[in-house]
Amino acid sequence: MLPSSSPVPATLPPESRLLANLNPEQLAAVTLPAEPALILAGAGSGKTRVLTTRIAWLLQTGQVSPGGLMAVTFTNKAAKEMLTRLSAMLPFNVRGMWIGTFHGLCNRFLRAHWKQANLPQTFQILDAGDAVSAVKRVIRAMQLDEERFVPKQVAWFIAGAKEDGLRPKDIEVRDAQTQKLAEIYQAYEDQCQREGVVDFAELMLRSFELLRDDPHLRAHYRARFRHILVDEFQDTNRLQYAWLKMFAAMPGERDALGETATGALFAVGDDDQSIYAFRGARVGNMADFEREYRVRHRIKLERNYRSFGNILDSANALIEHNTGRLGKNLRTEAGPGEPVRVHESPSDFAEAQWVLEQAEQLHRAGTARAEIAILYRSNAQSRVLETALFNAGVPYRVHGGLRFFERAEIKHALAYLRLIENPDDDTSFLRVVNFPARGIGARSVEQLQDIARATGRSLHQSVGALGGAAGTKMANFVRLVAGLREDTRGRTLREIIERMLAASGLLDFYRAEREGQDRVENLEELVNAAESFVTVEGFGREVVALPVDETAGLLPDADTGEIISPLAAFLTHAALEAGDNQAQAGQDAIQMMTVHAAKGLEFDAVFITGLEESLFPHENAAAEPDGLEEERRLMYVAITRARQRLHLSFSQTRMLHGQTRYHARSRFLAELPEGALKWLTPKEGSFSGGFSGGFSGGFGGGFGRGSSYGGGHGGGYGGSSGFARSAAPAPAPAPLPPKREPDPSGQGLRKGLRVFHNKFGEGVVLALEGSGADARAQVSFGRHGTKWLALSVAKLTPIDD
DNA sequence: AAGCAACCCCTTTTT
DNA sequence: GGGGTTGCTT
Repeated sequence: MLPSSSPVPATLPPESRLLANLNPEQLAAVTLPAEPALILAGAGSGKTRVLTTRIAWLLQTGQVSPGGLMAVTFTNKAAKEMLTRLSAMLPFNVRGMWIGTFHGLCNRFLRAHWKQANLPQTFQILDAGDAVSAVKRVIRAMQLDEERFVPKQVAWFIAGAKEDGLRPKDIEVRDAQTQKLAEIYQAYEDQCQREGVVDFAELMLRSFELLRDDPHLRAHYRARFRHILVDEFQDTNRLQYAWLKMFAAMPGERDALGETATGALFAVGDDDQSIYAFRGARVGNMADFEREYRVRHRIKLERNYRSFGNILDSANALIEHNTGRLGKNLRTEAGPGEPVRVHESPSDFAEAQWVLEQAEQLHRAGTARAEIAILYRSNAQSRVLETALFNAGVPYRVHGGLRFFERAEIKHALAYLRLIENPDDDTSFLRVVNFPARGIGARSVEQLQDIARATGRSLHQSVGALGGAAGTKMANFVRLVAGLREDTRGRTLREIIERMLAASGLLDFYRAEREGQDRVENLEELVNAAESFVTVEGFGREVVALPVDETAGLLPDADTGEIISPLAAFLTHAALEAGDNQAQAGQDAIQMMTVHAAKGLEFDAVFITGLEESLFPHENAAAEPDGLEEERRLMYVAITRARQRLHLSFSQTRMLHGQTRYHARSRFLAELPEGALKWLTPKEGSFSGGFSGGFSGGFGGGFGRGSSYGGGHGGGYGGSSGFARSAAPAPAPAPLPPKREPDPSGQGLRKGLRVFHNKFGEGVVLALEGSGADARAQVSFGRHGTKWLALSVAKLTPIDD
């Protein structure tokens, strides 16, 4: 038995309205037959629109039911965006659909098949930081040198191996070092298994292996998902592509149910925007896909609705310098627009000052600050820029850095919650066993770990064997967690968290701390997050735009139909979506971020700073041709973020690692078309030859030397501003989803009825909610407790009294 | 257990 | 240069 699909809705918008305003290429892509297809979607070409419209069109024309398609993205944001747009296009709840991130969908899959995947039902997800601490524990337990086996690097190695589909036994042992690494990997795997936790890569690998090794399960899913749509396909790694292959049969492939129709894998991507090779992404997957699936439909989306001509000309000319491209050229009907402005500064400090002044000038001329982005290659560059903005009192927002669920106080709180769910989660146990301080020293913890190691049990299970005063304190801690578990059973998420915060002493601890105000506020924010989570989650409520992974946790178990607890769902959410990083979101502030972080975003005005050799392209990447090409793609991504105005900036000197460094201007500047540029400082600058001579005279003097240099088109302000934006595709007006009458009596159930469940035995129906595929019943089973069951899966037989 | 000095790193990193 | 962590000292 498997999760079933939702019914097809009664009313849909007419096909003509769905397809209106698509350009010919977009239309062709949207209406392709159910066959493998590769869409080369240039920056700003309406990629998301094609994806969502295709989904809507497939549903509208009855080619597929909502449960029969899957759409995969990389980020929660992209998945959310897709769901939001879809719910505006379709008159029904998109919630049950398999639309989400790779990891979110894997989680959903493993929650439904936890037994077959050899996982505990309450398995927890380790984020990157958790994984490093877990690796560290393994290395210590093996008494290895942490200098030689740096936990972070080992964690990277393990993740890399998993993303290549390799288990410890598959690691090719070339030397003593890899031998040991494979051993650590094995021990780490054992530890995770023992503790009931999985890391990000494990989510993927475990679900891939389950499908690979179970032909019937694979056949089931292949028969179910008639259409599989993938966003940002150029960023997929080996494992992700292999995972997709499990869901979409290749031409001529047979499976347990006989010959399968070739899976309609609809891949959307842009090889020119592949910027994650360093993390294992494999652009080659695009070519492999075309070959292996004998792709007959390849469509290029080259019409750009975002940027003016000069900006696109720059992007096109730059990327021409790369080899082995699939070939694509962006074009626009928006006219050339403003020239791309290039500026040289004597120092990074002066550069920051210039950017600040230009940005503020734009703001005074009417551009919202939130529509101005300052981009840089590496995070270290943000500080001098931040300082300039801060001193000028200009509001700004730095993207990246610590995110909500990664904050220490939040991780502590989550650790308590995870222990409530799964006491064997040793990572969480160690995090909070002595936090807030309970007089449990490091030595006692080590003793406990020794016992646990010797007996092969979790720390929590080993506490009883620890004697002495330390043993008593530990036992108190275990009792605290157990008490919380008892105390919070059946309570709302809000109550659970509030009780935990009080009973654990976390809140008191931070209240007493001098600098703890922010942390207290964050903990309060956690309660709020839980509250809104529940509201969105709320059984039976209409939901229009729904955060993706939040649905995942509530999928019913494949065997019993049991729905996991809101707490478990919340913990999954916390692990899979780290949350945003800034409280000041919403304010009109200048946006600052790395180029990587800017991918997928767009702004009226963009500043690309630090365009210097060894910075951008970065010195570590420039050595290899592949590295240089990726840097160039990175520059391409940066350029194509701009709608109306683009500023390129570089500096003669820069403080780096505590030293003043002198860099030549980036080679990328020379790869841009002269006609699209306007040099605000002399193109052949007085310092371009190096850093000798009248260097000091350059400070300050090089400033505001006016715009009379260079030349090309002037172009004038105003007039055309806003054009690019209004020409961009807008989502169709949102028809409100019709309210559906709850019909929970699908199985002839009613409140108070006594029922029988194959696994849980006799029970009494306490409540009924939702309808159709969403219908749920709350049943009290006595010995097995009270459970929410999905009626589409759970078999409940009424018992006559 | 807290506070401070010493030490280390320093590209990007969606999940 | 600076931020974060570690470990030593009180």
